[in-house]
Amino acid sequence: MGQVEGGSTSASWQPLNRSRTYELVLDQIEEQILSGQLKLGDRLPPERDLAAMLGVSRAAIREALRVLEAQGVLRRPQVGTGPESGSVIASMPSAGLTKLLRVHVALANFPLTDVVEARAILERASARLAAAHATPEHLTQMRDLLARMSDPGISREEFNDCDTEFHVVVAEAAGNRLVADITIALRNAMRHTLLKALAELDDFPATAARLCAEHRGVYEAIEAGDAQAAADRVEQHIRDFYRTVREVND
Amino acid sequence: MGQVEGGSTSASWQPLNRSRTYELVLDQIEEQILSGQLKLGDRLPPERDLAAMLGVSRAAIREALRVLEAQGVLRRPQVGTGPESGSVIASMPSAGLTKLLRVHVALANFPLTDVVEARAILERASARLAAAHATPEHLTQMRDLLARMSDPGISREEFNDCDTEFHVVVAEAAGNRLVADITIALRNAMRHTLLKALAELDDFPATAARLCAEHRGVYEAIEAGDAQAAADRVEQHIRDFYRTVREVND
DNA sequence: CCTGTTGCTTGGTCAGACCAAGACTCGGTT
DNA sequence: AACCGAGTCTTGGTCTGACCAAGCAACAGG
Repeated sequence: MGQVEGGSTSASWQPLNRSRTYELVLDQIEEQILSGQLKLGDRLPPERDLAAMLGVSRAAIREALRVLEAQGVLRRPQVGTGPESGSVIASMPSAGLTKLLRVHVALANFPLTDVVEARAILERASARLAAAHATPEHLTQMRDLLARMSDPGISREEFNDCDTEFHVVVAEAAGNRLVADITIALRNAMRHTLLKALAELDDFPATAARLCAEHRGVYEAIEAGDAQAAADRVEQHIRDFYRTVREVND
Repeated sequence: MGQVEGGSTSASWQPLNRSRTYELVLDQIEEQILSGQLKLGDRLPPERDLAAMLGVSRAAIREALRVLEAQGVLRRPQVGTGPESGSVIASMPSAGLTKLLRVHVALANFPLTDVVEARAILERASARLAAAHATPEHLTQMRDLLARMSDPGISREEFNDCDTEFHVVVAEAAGNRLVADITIALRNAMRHTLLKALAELDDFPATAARLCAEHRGVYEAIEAGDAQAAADRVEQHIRDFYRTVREVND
């Protein structure tokens, strides 16, 4: 980052490392995507053909395809012949984002406070937009999730998943796919941390009830179209939640 | 996304596709990172040893390592023996993020308006925080970039790179690594689009002068510690800029 | 016409080989 | 004893060729 990439952001050229074959393959495929020659749903040629066309080994092709797969750009539905065989250009950005953020959070490159701050920023904005744009379907989804979270017998894991899903629905109601995907990825990246914190809570039912009430407050503000209240409440909720998490972890 | 992963966010299990060897390798390595056994700067065993330890072929190991490399988790400084040989756990989240976002933006999963909105949200918050936390070093960097952008003979490419760098410095001045990296990635992902737009401008010097003035306004607000003005000006600047881009592209 | 078998396509995986770059070792030279 | 150079070892980079399993397709037999 700062030390490694900071300089290259403006005007330092790549140190000409580009020798690895798989990177050249990757570049070619990405170029086709960038230029629009490869669109969503298109099928890539078979690995063997691709290898022959580019004059490299299948291993090099496979390494490039793995990367695209990890980025959520490629899907491998099945092997063999048929219309659904081979590699297909897909679109699963949040899957790739989630994996990437999770490992980097684990590496402690992104301290918890940064993640909290980022969530507060993004979800504040989402809540504000959701108050203006939420459809009845979104509101129904939120109500369903609230109902499930209110069940006293709910497990911690299911509670956490409903919590996540609620925030995702808010982000989707805001109508911005990118922000929603980043929100999903951030929340998923924290899943283990949060579950561990929930597991160590002394009084889970009380905390669950509190979180539930906070969610309900957010929902009511969105339903009422009160953007300011929705934004304030969701930010407060996120900061409160992580205060609890920190207390447990210390 | 919605259709593919939406359901899996809460309570749908993976369809048990997990059979590919390289995914198992990936899981093992990620688990070691998640559990803290592998930390930043640690070296991985040689590929051949890893293959022997896990009982798989070297190809499988290599595919897993490629993925980690693309995520910015692994660095391959050099081959051969010596203290710097082999794969090293690194930390270049924005590199991985940039590649991921760029290709997904190209696939039109993220429309331009979503990216603009996301940038407005994030950079508004960054500017606000920067007004409170910016160090003299950050301010000096911003001044230098402003000076370079004000040069009438500057090329469009260099202008764009300075523009990007300015926004990155603001994000870094805000003190949130994660938000800064997402900002960098978003800006880098748009690099080609923006350059194309700049190239087609009828009156580049006039636009450059206007953008320069807007940047200066942001800088002055941050230097003065005026969080509200900094936030408003940066948001206005981003929205103005993309209005210009859209006009050119249509 | 229906059905079962056979073969082809395609990704998944492995084994083994060679190369290049850089570090290490060790003996010969000054 | 200090220095230097050739050979060796390690390690990633790459390729070749092979086999497997799954599924479609075409053909042959009833």
